[in-house]
Amino acid sequence: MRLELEAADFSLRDTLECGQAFRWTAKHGAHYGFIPAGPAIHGAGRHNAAVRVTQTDSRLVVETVDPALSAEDVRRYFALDVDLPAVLTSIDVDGQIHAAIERHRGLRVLRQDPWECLASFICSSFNNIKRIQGIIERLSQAYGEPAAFNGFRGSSFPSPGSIADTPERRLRQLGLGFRAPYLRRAAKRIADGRLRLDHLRAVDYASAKAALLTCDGVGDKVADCVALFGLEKYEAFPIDVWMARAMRYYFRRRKATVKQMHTFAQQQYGRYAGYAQQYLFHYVRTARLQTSDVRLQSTPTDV
DNA sequence: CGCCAGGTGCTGA
DNA sequence: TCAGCACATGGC
Repeated sequence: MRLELEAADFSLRDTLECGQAFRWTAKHGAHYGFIPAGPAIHGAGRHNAAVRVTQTDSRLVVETVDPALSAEDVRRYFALDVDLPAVLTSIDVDGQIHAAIERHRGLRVLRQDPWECLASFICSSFNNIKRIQGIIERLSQAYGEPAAFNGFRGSSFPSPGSIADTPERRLRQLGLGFRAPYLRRAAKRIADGRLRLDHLRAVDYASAKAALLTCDGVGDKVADCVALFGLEKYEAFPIDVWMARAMRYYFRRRKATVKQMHTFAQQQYGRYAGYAQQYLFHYVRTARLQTSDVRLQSTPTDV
């Protein structure tokens, strides 16, 4: 099956490679991965449809053999219904964010499955992206459902129940380290209904974050990532080492606490601060990785 | 080898 | 509140 849809103001590459999702692989000019399809099933995450995605100009092509995947699922996952030009205009308020937008225009904040998002970011703490990807891949291979497609082999993300039933030592073997008990406990809470992620999309940011923070191994940063990438809380502004680095641009010398940085972000970028965060995150990371291709500005400038 | 990685929980001022 | 510290693991 082939779904083709209009996707203006969209960069598939920036969206999938900016670090918000860990399970996409680029191969032969296409991106292979999974897109949530159909209704949310409590305690099981959503059904995952294996797909091959390509973009030419403003058209997005999604190929799949999964009949459950609809064009609406795709639009929703890639947030194509969001008025991106308006969002970018609202956050384009200083020199640094302006440069980030110029470089990565078309990056959209995905609407990921909240459970996969929570599990992934529990794995992310005190860890690097390469290794996070490896852990998640091994988890999926071990406990997800295999799906082959056009020479691509992958597995869907495991359900909370299957992780909850996995011994801690087994999770450690997969590379979880000290995060193993955190992931297992979170999975148990979701599987037995003590934590209803499906309810958190409907409540406000503060309430959703407070609920997420009740999980062991979930702190300020992970809760913000889940709120932003999985629960559509666009004011969430996750602050990690890279963002703290980016924030030095605004705080020049002065040492700022996370709380101060959050306050600043809220005042600077407003209700789409999360979009600003992801543009800045991708910008400073790629700038650093490319070693001096881009020279980060050291002085704030207004636009 | 040492350093670092999309942090968090715990402890003691 | 906030600083200081331990924490598993592997890529570089």
